[in-house]
Parts: sequence; structure tokens; C-alpha cells
Amino acid sequence: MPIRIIIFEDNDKLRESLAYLLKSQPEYEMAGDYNNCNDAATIARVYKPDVVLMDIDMPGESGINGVRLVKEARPQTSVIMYTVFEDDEKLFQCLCAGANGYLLKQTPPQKLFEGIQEVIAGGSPMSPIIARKVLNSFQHGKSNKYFLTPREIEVLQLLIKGYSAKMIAADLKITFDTARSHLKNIYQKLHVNSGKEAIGKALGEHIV
Amino acid sequence: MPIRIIIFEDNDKLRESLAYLLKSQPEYEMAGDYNNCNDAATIARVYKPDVVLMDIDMPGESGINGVRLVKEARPQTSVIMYTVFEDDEKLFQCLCAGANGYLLKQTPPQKLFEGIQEVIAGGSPMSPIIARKVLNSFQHGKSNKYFLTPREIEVLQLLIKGYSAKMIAADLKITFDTARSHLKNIYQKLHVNSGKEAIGKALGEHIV
DNA sequence: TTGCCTCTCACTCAATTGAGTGATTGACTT
DNA sequence: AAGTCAATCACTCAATTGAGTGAGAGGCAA
Repeated sequence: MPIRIIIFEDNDKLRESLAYLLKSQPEYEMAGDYNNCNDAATIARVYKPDVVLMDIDMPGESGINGVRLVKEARPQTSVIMYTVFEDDEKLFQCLCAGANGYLLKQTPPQKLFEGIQEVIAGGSPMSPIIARKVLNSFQHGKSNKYFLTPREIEVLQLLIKGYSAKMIAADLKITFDTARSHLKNIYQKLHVNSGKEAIGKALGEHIV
Repeated sequence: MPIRIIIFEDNDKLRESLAYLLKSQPEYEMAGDYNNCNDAATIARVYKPDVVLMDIDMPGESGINGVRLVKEARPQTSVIMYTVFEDDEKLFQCLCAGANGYLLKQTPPQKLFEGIQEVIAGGSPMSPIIARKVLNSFQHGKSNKYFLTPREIEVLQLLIKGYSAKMIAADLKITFDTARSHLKNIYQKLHVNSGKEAIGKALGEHIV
């Protein structure tokens, strides 16, 4: 029995060549391909795919939400992210949304096929870089979702204690500007625009 | 059997006249009077007072710590704070340290005598203003130790969400300056010097 | 009525902060 | 050898912030 596959990918060329590639293999059955995932829930319910290949960046609903839609509509469907992003934040959001695999678009076709087999077999195909990031996120005791560096975590901890940039610099024996530099990087990673927001997020999400 | 009393009060004049006043009543026995409470623990253990009158502002150990020392050394001794402060923060610290009563120095002598009788009878003499504050601190659901006004709590909640003064003003439909005014008052009450510290304290102590 | 408190608003000033940009060093990978 | 990344430092600029001070309106209580 062939593996039923659906593709969500807004790049027409890529989507079509992927579909062609899969159709050319007897063990796969293309159940549909779409350039957006606005109706992902319905599609999943109607066509009952075994595997969904999901891009992240699409007009309308993002692929991240697409994962959620598919998994809510049909949990037994395996969703593999297939994207150019190795962005830490997006990666984690996809995993939280229930993605079963995460392959970068640089993945050669035969590896993609292997990934599909792997996910069907109950595995979680991941590009090496991704796998590394995922493991790293666990080996730290905390939930370092935002991939802060050790130094940044130190700085964040001091920030939470209410320290000013100047105090942080003194405490860590680094320059005022370096401390501010770390702070700026932290804000970027946490997706916030001020120390206050950073503290709120850090304490709220148990980052430290 | 007379009530054994010890006084800790750094103002010599006040301390001596208090001692004189108490000694003149047959039902009281002055077991000692001190201008500091550095040896409060030892004194309590040795002289086994029934009641301690404790000032707050003293050189060396503060009266707040004095309460702790006495109560740890001899829990059955009743400690009555006798002070000019109706400061919210100090009040709460004293209560947390185990004070059994809190009388303002404006209390007339006969009320002081009543307070001593009351604390011996297992009561908790408090000047009216103090009693009010204590009750108020409980009627709010949270642990509003710092006696923030309702408006200030609103502002603090927004601050914790990472809002800037400008955003808080917009949200509450008040002026930028008013928002900043509230923030300044909050910082004073929380004993902090910045929004970041305030957030840390508020989240850490479950104020909101 | 007087006094106290809350909430409101305003103005100033110095300091801190967020942002943008860029550069250097050393460690580790490829 | 080239590339990546963490960590360091520097400089600018506009905006925000903390502080200090003052003041008016309304509510509530002694």
C-alpha cells in the first residue's frame, strides 16, 4: 500500500517538482499539493494523508500554524517540516506545534525519501544541524528555547535581579558596552524590545 | 504576680520615664531597660520577661531584628512595638518578625497599660491606624504587603507585561506623566529604583 | 471643616536605555 | 585555509526613564 502524501509549499516550481519526484516512485501516492495551508484541517480530514510535507513561509496561515491544524484534525498523520529555516525560534515553535520531522531544503532527494520512510516507521527525521540543536536544548537543565549562550544566560540572570547595564558590567568584569551588547542580543533572541519585557518573558517561561 | 517588663528604647529620656511610670504601678516589675537590642536574645533568656516594649529605630541592631531575637530566644515573651513609625513597610516587617502588638508613641500611658494587659491576655494591642492597615492588608486577595493602591496594582500589572510608561498611559487612558507618577510611587513602596527591579520583586514575592 | 489619601497632571534634568553599526579576538569546524 | 560563532569593545543618536518638585480635584473620615 503506497504512502499517501500531501505537500504544502508556496513555491510553485519546488512544489511541482517535489510532487513529480514523489509520483515517480511507486511506493508514494500524491494525495494533493497546495500553495497555502488555510484549509489544512479540512484537507487532512478528507484525504487522510500518511505524511504531510510542510513549508514554513507561506501566504495566509504560516506553516507553523499549519502543523497545528493538521495534527488537530488528524493526529495520526505525520508532519515533516521542509524548509530553508534553521531559525531557532521557528524550529522550536514547529516542534511545539507537533511536527514529527524537520528537514532543511538543502536535503538531497534520497534523504528526503529516507525521511518519509523514517517518519512512517515512527521515527523523527531531522537534518543534522537541527538534530544537534534539539539535543542541545535538552541537555541544559532549563528550557533554553531561545538558544541563549552561557554568557547571555548569566547576563539575563543579573538582569532579572534588577541590575542595570552598568551593574551587570561591573559584576561580570566586562565593559559597559559589552554588557549592553549582550543585552541587545538577548532581546533579539527573546523577541522583545526592552529589559522589562525580557524579565517578564524569562520569568514567565522559566527560561532561567 | 507582677508582669515582668523589659524596654528597648534608645531615647534615654523616654526610656527612663517609661520605666519610672511602669515601676510606679505595683502590677508591673521592670526587669531592665536598654538603649539597644544587640544582646536582646541573651537578655530575654536571662530575665524571662513577660512583655518587651521595643522601639524600632535604634543604633546597632534594629528593633525589627530585635523582635526576631527575642522571639527566637523566648517565644512565650510578648513583644509590643512602641514606635513613632506608621511606616507600612516597617510595620509589616515587625509583624513578620513576630511582634505581638504595635503601639504608636502617641499612645497615652493608660492605653499603653491596657495594651500590656491585653497582650498578656493573649491579645494584640494595636493603635487604631495600625489595626486598620493590618486588616486592609488581608482583605485584598493577594499579598499586598506594600500597600499599593488599586490603581498602582493596575499599573504594576501592566509594567510586568513589559509595557513602557507610554503604553501604560495609553492602556489606562491617563497621561504619560500620570503613569510615570504612579510608577514612581510604586518604586518607592516596593523599595526599588527601577522598573526592572519592581518586576523582579513583584513576580518573586507574588505581589500581583 | 479640616485633614488625609488617591488619582490626576506638569515641568525639569541627568542618566540610562534601545538601536544601529562595526570591529577584533580566539575557539572550533570544515 | 576559510568559515562560523561566542565574546569582547566602541561610538552614535534618539528615546525612555528615574528623581525631584509641585499642585489641583474628589472622596472619606474625624
